[in-house]
Amino acid sequence: MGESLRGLKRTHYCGEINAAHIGQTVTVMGWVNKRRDLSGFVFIVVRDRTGIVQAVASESNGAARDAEVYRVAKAVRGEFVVAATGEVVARTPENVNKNMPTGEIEIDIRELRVLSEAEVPPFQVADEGVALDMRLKYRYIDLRRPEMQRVFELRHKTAQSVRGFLSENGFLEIETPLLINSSPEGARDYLVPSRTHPGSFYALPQSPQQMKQILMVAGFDKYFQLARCFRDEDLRADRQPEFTQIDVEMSFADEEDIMAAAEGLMGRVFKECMGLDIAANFPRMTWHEAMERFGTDKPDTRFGMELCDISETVRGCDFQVFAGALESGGSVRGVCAEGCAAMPRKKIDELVELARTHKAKGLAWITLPEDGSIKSTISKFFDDEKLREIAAKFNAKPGDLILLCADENKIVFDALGAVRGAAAKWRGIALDGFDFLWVTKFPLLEYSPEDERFYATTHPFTSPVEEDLPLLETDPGAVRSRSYDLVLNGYELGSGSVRIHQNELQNRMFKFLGFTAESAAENFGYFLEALQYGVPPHCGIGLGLDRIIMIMAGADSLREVIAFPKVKDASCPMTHAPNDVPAEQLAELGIAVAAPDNL
RNA sequence: GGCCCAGUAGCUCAGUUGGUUAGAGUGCCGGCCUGUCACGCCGGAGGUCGAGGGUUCGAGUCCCUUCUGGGUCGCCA
Repeated sequence: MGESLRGLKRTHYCGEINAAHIGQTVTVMGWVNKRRDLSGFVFIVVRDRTGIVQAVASESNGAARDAEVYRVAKAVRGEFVVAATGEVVARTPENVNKNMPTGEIEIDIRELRVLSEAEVPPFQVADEGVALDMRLKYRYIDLRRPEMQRVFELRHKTAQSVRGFLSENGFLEIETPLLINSSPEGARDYLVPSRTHPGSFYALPQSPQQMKQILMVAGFDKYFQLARCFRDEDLRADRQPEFTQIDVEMSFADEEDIMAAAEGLMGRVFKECMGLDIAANFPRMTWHEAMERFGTDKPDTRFGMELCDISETVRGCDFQVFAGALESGGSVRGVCAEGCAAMPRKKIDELVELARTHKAKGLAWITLPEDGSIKSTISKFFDDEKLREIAAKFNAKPGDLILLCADENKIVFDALGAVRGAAAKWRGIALDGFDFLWVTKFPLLEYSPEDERFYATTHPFTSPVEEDLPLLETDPGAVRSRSYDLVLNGYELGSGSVRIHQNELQNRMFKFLGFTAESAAENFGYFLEALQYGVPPHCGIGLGLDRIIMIMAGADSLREVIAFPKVKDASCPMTHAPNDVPAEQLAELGIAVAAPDNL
């Protein structure tokens, strides 16, 4: 059993004690990182969030006090919580530990108090490579690891920078409710049953979209919030069901203003949290250009290997796969995997398999070995001269590998975008630095073949590009929106748009999307009503805080930067949420749960 | 929901074509050690080889089913 503090005060954090404290009596409190028991000496390494410091208990001078300290020191075990009071003493030169920031000194313990004993932990705090489910089940131990402590310091600093920058630039931090209405489009909502309205449900916000727009109607002019958002969809390494968004909206402003604000914000964050100066203005490209050049709307622009359209070069060929794709309105494109001519067949097969997961039927390829020859899987249909003509389109050099895909454009883009990334990874291209990019003017509408109708690509309040408006009736898929995504190193950091602030246009959009006056009112009634009382032109953006921190921290999963994340099936390994609730609780809510077999 | 990968000691892993009593490192427990710092040395405990079924004289190893975790496609306004 542990003892109480009984008035004992911590004087210093472990990591901050150094040679300047020699001669002072200090009290540190923390966890036993390591105990090394030698005959006559016990070394105890104490850890707190700032670092570690060595404390020593010796049997040497035989005083009663020392004997007690020695006895306690021998009894402590890993992860016990202790308070150690003692004099900071210099280590002799041969005993200095250069690998330890506090290695010049140690604490000569006068009093050692066990504040809490601990079971043997399931894994060691110092262990590396512990399996993820183990780490998450005992997250409180995992989070004791210095790397994790640094991540959450970084997270805190980032939040502080965001608040600092936006506050200084006139944005007000305003909280919006978590219990809101369910909305019909977009991701699945998490629902919360209402006790006072049995059979009715709140939804947790996927983002505070409508609330923040109403704040603009309310005249707050510039708003921000570090907003928790919820989406009941399947997880990915970079997707959690519950995440935090830097949510921003501003009035009397357009794309240029919000993009400048986001650039300034990221500049401040990277300066303050990473010590890095990033470019004041980020490159921009349209969605169309991003797809044509990289096959994705969130390209990693830290390397080239851009896509190339060779449809015209191969038009009229005998190769049925190419000819067929072109006849049905698709294209033949490829990516030049620089320096990948020596890629083993097995690895190429993996790329083909990758393309297949993106619905491509396969990949053709052309290799240009270092000896200057040219080989291809499609040499039956194309002579060397033609193959070299194709290679020339890619500016391919000896040592390169060209991967070709023919299909409808969407499939070609998806497949080659994925292949481009995988090839770069195989090649071991050093992906250093931080490449920000704006991708603008996404298609306003997306056609759903199943439902045989168009849906809003983002949400139905996004402004169309004015000059594209006449296309709404003739070619809806070609209408572009006044939208912008911020992309960093191939990750979508966030997206935003200029909103519709005119009622007539909003009604026209709703009508096009198949909302009747009644159904629009039912779903967005309060919002549409608000839009009738004087709406400033406004625009905004939501930036994924977790993703920003993940990239800054060099982590490959959001789980590394969220304290208590969910796993693949959206459950929490530590708390076991979600769980069953007592029948009475359900009854009170008027909810009957079907047996799992009947679901 | 589909596909791919993994599951062996508390933890991280090895385990050959199916063949004796399933190993290593680390952690844990005990002993020794007066300057360790990945302390060292000696000893010890610790296993439903994820679960179930099958093939076989014999299964950690092969087959089927299933569970768990990871990745990914669908999905993610």
